[in-house]
Amino acid sequence: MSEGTDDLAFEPQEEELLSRVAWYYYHDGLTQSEIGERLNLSRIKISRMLERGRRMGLIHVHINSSYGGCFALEARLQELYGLDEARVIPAQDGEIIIERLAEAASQYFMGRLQEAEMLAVGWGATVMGALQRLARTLSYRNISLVSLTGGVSAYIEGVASGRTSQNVHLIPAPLVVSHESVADAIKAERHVIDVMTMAKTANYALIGIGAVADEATLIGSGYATRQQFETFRRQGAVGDIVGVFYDQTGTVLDLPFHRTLVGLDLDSLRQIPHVVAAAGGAKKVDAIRAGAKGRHFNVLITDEATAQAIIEGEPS
Amino acid sequence: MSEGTDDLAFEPQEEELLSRVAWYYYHDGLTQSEIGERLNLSRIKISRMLERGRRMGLIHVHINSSYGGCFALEARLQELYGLDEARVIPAQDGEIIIERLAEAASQYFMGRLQEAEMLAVGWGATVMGALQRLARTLSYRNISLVSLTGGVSAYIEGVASGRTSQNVHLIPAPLVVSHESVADAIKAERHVIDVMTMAKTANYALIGIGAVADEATLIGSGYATRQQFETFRRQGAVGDIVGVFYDQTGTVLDLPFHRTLVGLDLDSLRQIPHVVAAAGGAKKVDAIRAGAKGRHFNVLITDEATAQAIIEGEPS
DNA sequence: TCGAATGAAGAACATATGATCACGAGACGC
DNA sequence: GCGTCTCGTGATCATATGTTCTTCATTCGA
Repeated sequence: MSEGTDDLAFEPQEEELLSRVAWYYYHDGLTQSEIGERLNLSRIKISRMLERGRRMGLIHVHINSSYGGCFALEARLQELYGLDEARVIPAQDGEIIIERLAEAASQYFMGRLQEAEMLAVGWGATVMGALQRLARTLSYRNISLVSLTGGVSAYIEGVASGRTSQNVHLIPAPLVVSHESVADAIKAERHVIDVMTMAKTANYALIGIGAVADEATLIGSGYATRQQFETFRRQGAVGDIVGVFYDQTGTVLDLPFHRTLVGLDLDSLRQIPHVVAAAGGAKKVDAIRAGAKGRHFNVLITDEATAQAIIEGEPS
Repeated sequence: MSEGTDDLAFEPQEEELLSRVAWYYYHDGLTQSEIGERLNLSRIKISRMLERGRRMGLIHVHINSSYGGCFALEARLQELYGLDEARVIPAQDGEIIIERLAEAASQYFMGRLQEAEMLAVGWGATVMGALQRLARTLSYRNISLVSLTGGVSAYIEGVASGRTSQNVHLIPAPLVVSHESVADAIKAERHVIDVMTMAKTANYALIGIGAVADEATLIGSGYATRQQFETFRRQGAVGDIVGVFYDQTGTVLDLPFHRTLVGLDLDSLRQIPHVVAAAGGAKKVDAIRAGAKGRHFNVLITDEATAQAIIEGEPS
């Protein structure tokens, strides 16, 4: 699915040319052939440059509406769970929901993040996708990234694509360790404390929501086992946020697993003024609903079908 | 030229549909026909909706680059005049520069303005064009507009297109009055003071730059006469910002005309943290250069040819 | 030094898109 | 009631765009 990230960035020279082409094309309404003539390049080349520009995020189409598209659902979600904001993107049957959510999330942040702000991020495919799309914006606006949990490798994908490297702060620890005592020791480390403190001061956080399902990223990346998940499920877990599991009402469970996590807990997370959750898919409906009930986030980005399902399951 | 602003806004219902279509088209990469099938609309209709969406600014293509396109020129301008930022958009011979500058300016602000901020604006075609394009962004982000000068009608065009009306504060006075004493009296009025105070507290200002040429908006709209301009020119005026004329070095001239203006003076303007000037065209080269020298603004948005000319005239 | 592999570039084609035209429905004045 | 006018709609066609295939050059390894 992921068509690879290709080259990470352009030569500044290429970027200049590309900007110019994009400007001619999108703002001046010249055709690709006209641009080609003007710049002495073949039409084909222009076409390819534009495609590249779009894929790399240099050219970005913004839909300038307060909502992604589904007004009624958004209003309902906000009302039900006291969210500051909800974004519901139009349905698209059987499609790559993650990519679309990532797009929506990146769009959300493009409109909010300001110069030199700090963005705390969790992990998960959606979050990483959003970060990739945001890469240029982040570097131009001088945004610092900080991870909410340990587990460096889980973040690499989202972080690598920019030359933002100077401003990325990852908690230098695994996401889960073998024993509570180890977690405690790590959390007492100076470098770890520093980053976690930084994360707590962020103005925005972007998180995913995990379902308690076998396809969960947590299992896929080896941080947890199916057996553990089975246990969690028996104890009432319906979802997790940054590795912390909660039940149907959004109440955090008391699991030994949690004590072996390195990362912010949900109470600390809630201190961040704007916690944006991006998640969707049939499997995650319960997890999202419960997370919303528990007020673990205040902005939700999801898709039409999921929003519908969340709301429908409500009267229970 | 101005193809009319058509309807000002959509029905919320139409907007929802349009957002959806735009999302399918631009983010999901469906073809217009596919969208048509899915929504039971003719392909043609989708095509027209998209066009409408683009024209109305619901769909906006953002070129996500720190510069509009001409890196070298931007760097040079910044360096020469100590600007915080310069944006130079690619040349386009003999074209509607104003529209393009307006586009660039709106893009600039879309990336900066944040929720509930206040934007102070001057007048001029470029500024009004930018405001029109920004209309939706302004209303969604709850941006307040405040005028930097009197002359209500000059602002209407830029302000009318949004339903932002609740947040627009215009100085309730003419731009120029017949006599200094009248200006003083007006400037002592409570309502006028209120708005001007508001303007001074804005974080961003968007201004145009006027040339001392017969086509100037000031003359066109009857606020000044050719004779006056001739006089100004003789006294060394090369340009004006919000009606205040300055000479080649950017020093404000001591003209009786200034004392009949109702609006902020350039020293007050300079107190605004981010003063963005958008202007271009052969006639305005000297005016822009001098304005930059006088540090009357700290962000400049112009076009390639003008930037070139500004820089070339420099060694003098 | 040769050959294979990779990537850029263009040609030809298929498809998507937007422009123009023609039609029909309602609005309005007569 | 009738003509006329405007607006929205769909049909047709020219054009713009993207895709696929082929060619060519360049790089890397043997």
